[in-house]
Amino acid sequence: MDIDIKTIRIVIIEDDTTIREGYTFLLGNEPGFDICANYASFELAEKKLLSDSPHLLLLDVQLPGISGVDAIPKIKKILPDVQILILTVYDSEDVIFAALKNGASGYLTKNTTPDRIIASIKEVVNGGGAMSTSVAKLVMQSFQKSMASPLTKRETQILEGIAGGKSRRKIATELFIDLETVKTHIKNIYHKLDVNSKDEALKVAREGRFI
Amino acid sequence: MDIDIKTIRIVIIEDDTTIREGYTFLLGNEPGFDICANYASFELAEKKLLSDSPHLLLLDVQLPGISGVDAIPKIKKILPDVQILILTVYDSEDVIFAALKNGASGYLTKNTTPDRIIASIKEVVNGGGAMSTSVAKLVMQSFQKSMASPLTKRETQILEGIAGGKSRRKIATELFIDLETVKTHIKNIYHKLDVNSKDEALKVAREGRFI
DNA sequence: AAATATATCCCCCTATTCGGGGGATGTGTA
DNA sequence: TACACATCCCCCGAATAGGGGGATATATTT
Repeated sequence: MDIDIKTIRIVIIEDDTTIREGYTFLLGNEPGFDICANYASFELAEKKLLSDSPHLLLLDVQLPGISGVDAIPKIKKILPDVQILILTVYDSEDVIFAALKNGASGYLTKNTTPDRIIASIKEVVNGGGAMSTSVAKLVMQSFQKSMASPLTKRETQILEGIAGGKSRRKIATELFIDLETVKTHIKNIYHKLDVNSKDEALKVAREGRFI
Repeated sequence: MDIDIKTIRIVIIEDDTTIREGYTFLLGNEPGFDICANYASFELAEKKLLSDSPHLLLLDVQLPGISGVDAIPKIKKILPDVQILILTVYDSEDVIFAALKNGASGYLTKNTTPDRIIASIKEVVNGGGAMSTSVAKLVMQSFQKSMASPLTKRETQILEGIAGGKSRRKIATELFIDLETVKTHIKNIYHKLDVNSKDEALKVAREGRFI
């Protein structure tokens, strides 16, 4: 469970000077941590990342120029094996999911305690994931769905089939019912959701978390 | 950031007697924690849950009879506001995602330290989420995708549109390109993936994690 | 007992989408 | 100079989507 790298090389990209210096000092004093460099923007870091060759990169989301989220794929291109830990005040669902999709190894909000940050860095370097409790909450909520859906079980089932890009005929086959039955259900779904197309139905259903 | 409930009432459902008693002792000694009861299966707990009225439920996955994952919705029906923290040796992707979908507030693997368990309980009761690092890793991997995709960026973009159930025309409109261009891309995608239908293409692409 | 919700199936119709075939053009990159 | 990529054009037939009108049987609720 302990790190098998002697020293964890860390680069910090954070535009706020106070925070950047704060983290540099804080983490630099941690045994086994080596802050190779810190930068105020991705553009400033870009050419030097390769020679810095960090194991882990602490990245802010709100950066001047290219955003932290958009910087992730560019960083991965330069350093394919670097672990990226997002450390930011932004905890909007979109930003978090975008960061995770782009390949972030962790997402910490800035109310995280120094101890937890240090622990998270070690966890990430050891191949684990790291999330703030607020982020974990959002992620778990994204897995949950429905509640008070106006749709019946069968209707939900069929709408989920549609959401999966399946044709009515395919849905009919998979559910062992007639195509006409599927059509009727879809008509009822459209009426209940007050829409008149596949796309609208999916939009409404997703917003209401029926599916 | 501190709990505003005087005492956290906890129920433990875990079939292994040693582990169950261990947690009961361990958590029972924590100030502010009250272990109302512990049970070896969901069936044994079922009728007593209401009178126990716990704030949080520690749940094992592998239980005799009904599994922990399947028990979640039943528990939520009895106690809609209870927080459920999964504490188990099982860290398979399917089980984890099923638990989260069913409404678990946290998922801890059993190598979690007592300190971390206690911290997680407090976090969950305070409305946060809790995940082991290994679980967080899996969750984040599920957000990431692709690698060595035979598809170009544009082709991937279009295939993702198809995966979203969008029509070719809608994709064309959204990407500000002609319908014919979309058709050409789709033809190229089918050739690259060696398929000849939407469904096959999606199947292959999902298996290869292109999308 | 009557009303309602749910699920199943049937007919009609038109407009759109899908899959496959053939091509062309411009822009980059190797 | 090739080659990959992205864009656009034509042809065709079969399938799908959307909307209209119904019917029937089983539950559940009132």
